[in-house]
Amino acid sequence: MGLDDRKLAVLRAIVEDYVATQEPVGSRALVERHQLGVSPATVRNDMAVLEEEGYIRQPHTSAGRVPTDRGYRLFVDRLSRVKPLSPAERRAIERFLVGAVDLDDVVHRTVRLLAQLTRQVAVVQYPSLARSKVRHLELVPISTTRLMVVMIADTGRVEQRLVELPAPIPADDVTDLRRLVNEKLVGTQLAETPPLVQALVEESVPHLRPAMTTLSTVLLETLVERHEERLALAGQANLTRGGLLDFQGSLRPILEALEEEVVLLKLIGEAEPSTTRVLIGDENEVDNLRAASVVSTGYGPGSTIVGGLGVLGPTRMDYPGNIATVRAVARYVGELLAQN
Amino acid sequence: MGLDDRKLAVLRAIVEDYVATQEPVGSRALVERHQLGVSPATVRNDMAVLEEEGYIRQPHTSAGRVPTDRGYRLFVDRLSRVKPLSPAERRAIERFLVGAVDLDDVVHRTVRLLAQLTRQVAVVQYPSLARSKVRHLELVPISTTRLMVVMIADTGRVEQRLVELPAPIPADDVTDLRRLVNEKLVGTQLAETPPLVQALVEESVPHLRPAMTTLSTVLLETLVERHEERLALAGQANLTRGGLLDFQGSLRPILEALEEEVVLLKLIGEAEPSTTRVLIGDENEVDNLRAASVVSTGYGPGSTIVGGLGVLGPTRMDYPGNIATVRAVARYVGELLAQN
DNA sequence: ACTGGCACTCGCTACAGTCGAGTGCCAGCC
DNA sequence: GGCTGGCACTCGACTGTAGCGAGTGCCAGT
Repeated sequence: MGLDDRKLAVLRAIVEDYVATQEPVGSRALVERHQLGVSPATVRNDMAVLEEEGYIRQPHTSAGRVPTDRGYRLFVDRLSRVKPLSPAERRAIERFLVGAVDLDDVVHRTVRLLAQLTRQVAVVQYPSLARSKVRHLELVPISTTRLMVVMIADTGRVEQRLVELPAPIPADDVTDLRRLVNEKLVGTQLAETPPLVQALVEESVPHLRPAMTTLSTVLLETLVERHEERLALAGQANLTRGGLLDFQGSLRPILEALEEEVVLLKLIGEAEPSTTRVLIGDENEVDNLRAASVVSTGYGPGSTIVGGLGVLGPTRMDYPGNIATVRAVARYVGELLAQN
Repeated sequence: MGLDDRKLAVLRAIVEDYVATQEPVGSRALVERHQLGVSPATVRNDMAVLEEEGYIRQPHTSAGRVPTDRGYRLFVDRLSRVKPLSPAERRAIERFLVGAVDLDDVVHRTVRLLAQLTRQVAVVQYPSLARSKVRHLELVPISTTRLMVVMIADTGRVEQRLVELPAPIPADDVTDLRRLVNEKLVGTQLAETPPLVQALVEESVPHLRPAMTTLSTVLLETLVERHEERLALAGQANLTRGGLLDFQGSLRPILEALEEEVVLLKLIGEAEPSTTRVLIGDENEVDNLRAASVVSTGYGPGSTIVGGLGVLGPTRMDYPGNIATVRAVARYVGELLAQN
């Protein structure tokens, strides 16, 4: 177990070199490129220990060493400092995000930006409805039996849904309905809406009852239960860098996983406040992503978290750099949202 | 130039076998698997002619023949009949699309369905705003200086955008604005809105003028000019079938092209009424897609076209099958929209 | 106009041999 | 005890050669 400082330095050097060159790294190359102050033979002994402990492995005899998932984990936890962003990167972030007119716009720009800066696949979750408050509910009559419900959340998110009413409804009643739902629901957290919606039905005057019932069903269905969470994706072409050496030769499982919104949400959605989460290879619960790593964090105005964002790439990725970028982007997005 | 019936039959056989097996097809295999009624030697002579004319080629001297883009073109134009869908497929389509509650829902289900049936990458364009009419414009006051503009199109599409007003505006004025824009714009084709919006500003009473000006800018910007067109994508994992033999070994360019919305819109958006368009390899103007084929068509309620949909895959694809599927799906979606 | 036969091409596979990067181990040194 | 230089060993990558077989092009014959 005893990993002295030099062994750790060796591991760090291996990870850095391997990430940079994509090739197994040998003892000679190591001492040449890093100031370890010892000979290759010594490094070999250290490597033997590191291998025994499961931090590195040899793809085959007579090859250099490659970090294992466990090795990356140790590297991330104890051996790397978050790389400060270059001024160029900071500028890129600002330039990219300034001028966004819309939540949609913000999300799209963000995901593209992340993909571009990290050269990985980027994922951005829209502000979670569950964590949003209702700012306004608008009912727009489309015909006498059809209503468009538009919900505007305080995060800027807008959801709409068509409602088919059981019977024609006069304009005045629509006004009443609008007033009622707004009185009750504006300002409430969406996660706690269900009982309130229920109450709305029960308290409503008889002639509004049928319409309100339908309306409440739709509200519950669409806004709370169903495709509640959305996300944006970019940079899938980045998966092909590294010439199929990453991902053990097949992009298939990765691409499949990326099409499953549920999977992605799990990956980046479970953000604890102000932590950056790093999932390395096997730590990932999704089988298809066993060859991939994910760096994610939460974002939101101020210190609250309304959604997650992150990047996905090969386990052989630049963790310090990506962590820094993900954090920085999340912070900027948060500021942007706060201005609203 | 003279391609007699048998030569055409040989070409058809080559295309069919190659699509099925993914391997260059030789003269012996051909006569064994098809009732051509002649010997391999004769087929060879025919092949020589077909090669000279540029319909097939040999990957290398002692290999079988493979269709060229030109060969596929001839096959699609003259040698194949559209395959009728199997009852199972029809049922799949119906089952998949029934129960869609929303335009978003319809589009998402459609794109997944297409990807699943054809086992290719599927693209569905949202009903084009340019081809939609305004059904309703809603202005929702968010604060005294902020307005949410919601536009509902007759195709079911809903777009919204936040407007920052130059000065606070009283609730009554919002009502006036709402009335004005609706009076002028409801029922008009979006493509022809700009002059009308212009007129709105000029005709409006002085105290509404500033607000109306800002509003009109946003209307023009967002609803007409900018990200006007949206689309949905699915089935990218299907690109990895055929083990990298298709696409000459690199998915890179394809994935890149798929991230460019503009490119995709060009591909599937330029739909002429009721035609199914097939673009084969080189015919494609996008360099990145020189190794791919696209089958696309327009869809819409009744005989009008409001958007395009299609699939993208290797030139070596099942054209008759995919054409049939794309058409069928487009027809079903059209019917679905017509019910609105 | 079609066919059978035949020589030829050339990619694929297997096999052997060489090279070299990299290791593990050991004896010696500080 | 920890570090080092030296050395034998392993094994993948690469090269060259040879045999095979699928497939072709051509030609003479029907």
